[in-house]
Amino acid sequence: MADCMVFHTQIASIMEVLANSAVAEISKLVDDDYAVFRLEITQSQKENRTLRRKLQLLELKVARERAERTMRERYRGIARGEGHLTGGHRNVVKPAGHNGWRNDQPISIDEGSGTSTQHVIVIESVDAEAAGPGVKQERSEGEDPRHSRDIQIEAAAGVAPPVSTEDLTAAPQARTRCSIPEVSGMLNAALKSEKDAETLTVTHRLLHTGSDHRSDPERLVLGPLVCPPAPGSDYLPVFHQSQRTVHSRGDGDVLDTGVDDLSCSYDTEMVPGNISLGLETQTDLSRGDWNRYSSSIYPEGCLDKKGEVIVVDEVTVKVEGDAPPTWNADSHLGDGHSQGRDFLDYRGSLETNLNVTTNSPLHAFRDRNPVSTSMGPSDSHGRVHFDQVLNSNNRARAQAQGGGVTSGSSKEKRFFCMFCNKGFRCLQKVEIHQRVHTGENPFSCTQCEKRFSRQDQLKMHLKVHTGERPFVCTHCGKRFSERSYLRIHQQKMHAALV
DNA sequence: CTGGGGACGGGGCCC
DNA sequence: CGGGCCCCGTCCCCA
Repeated sequence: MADCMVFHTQIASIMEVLANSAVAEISKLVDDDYAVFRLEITQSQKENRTLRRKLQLLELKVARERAERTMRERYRGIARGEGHLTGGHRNVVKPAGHNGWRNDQPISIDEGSGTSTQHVIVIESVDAEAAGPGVKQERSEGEDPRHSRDIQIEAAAGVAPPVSTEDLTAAPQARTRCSIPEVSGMLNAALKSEKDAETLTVTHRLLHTGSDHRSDPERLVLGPLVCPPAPGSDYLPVFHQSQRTVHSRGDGDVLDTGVDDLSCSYDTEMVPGNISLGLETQTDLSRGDWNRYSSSIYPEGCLDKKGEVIVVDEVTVKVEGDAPPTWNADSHLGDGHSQGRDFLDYRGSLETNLNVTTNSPLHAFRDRNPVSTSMGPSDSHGRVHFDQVLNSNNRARAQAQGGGVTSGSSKEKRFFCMFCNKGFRCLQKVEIHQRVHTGENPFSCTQCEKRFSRQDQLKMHLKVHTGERPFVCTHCGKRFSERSYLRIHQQKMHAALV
């Protein structure tokens, strides 16, 4: 019996040893395989990045060539005094002499091909003195910590205009300055940093206008320009984006910064009677656009900003100005009619408010987990939603400032669009609303290339593809995809019967 | 000119 | 309070 027990004990110990060894072996195999897979994944990611960079470089080259060509053509046109109309704009007519923009000539780049472009257009702001009393040169003296980043805008009131240095095409007009971004260099820098420390330096170029933007018509009278605009002269608000560092994601994949894919076309064609600012912010996330003129909400009283840096490619232009980069409540956009049918309207509004200065909303960002659902924002490549970041930051900031955002009743509109000052009760609402201004359309249709700023809009749009028409007219049997269509239809039928 | 359809923005409700 | 969803109104395009 004792022998039997000993035998069993020995068997058990042997089994245990065998089991342990098996586990160890399996673990080793798993570890080895994991290491191999990890290596392969890493290599694949590196290859992807390399290819992406090459693609971006190519796109940048194309964009730059196009920009140069466009600018040359434009200047030719201007030299000939040709008007250049880029399609009608329905809501703004700007008197010929009322030029609030600096008369630098913008660069118009066709984004139709979807190639990445970087447009850096520096528009010199009107001299304060020349602007006359109608132009209010405001500037907050206190530095808003929100804008203490390396973003500085300046309305050049008597200050040397922002110098967009490199690749400056000689402009035929005095005080006309155009800058085609030296994208390649910037990209290289970015790539280098990316390689070095998995960090990507991104230069955002969102050109901001440089001065006051009141809609007051008096403000539009900015005094004589040094160079009167030709009929086809172009004026452009100088947006800018700031340089920022993007850290790689934890999975080893670097954020697709789209550093070269700033498909922002700041095409401004300002023609008296037919104004199209052409400020296209194509936030094609799928192409890695970083030029999203992202916005931020702000609690009241946080509009001031001082000293921004206009980043012109690798050239950071720091200008000192007096105009506050603020969207004022009484601006054109703030009249509660920011219906903003599309961004063109916004452009028009910008043009109406010739002295527009915007807050640079690109303050910070965070990485964000990709959303892979078709209904989700199409930032499935790790793009960044600046607006959300900004809003988050602003909210935190506001709270830190004494609960400005959080105070008040729930019915109170405590979140304000930084573009039009429109108030919203909910943070998300203002985030969505600001897409009206930013042009951000994070929701893309999987059936077509259409993009939408809101998920429900995409959902509604999908009915076009699915043919879903759940709303049926009880009288004629007609089917409609939306209830409002049915209602309108029934109203008309009722009116016809009556 | 009219109606249908699509797009889009705001507001409200519900969870 | 935020997110999702829905409704509504409006504008625009097109047949």
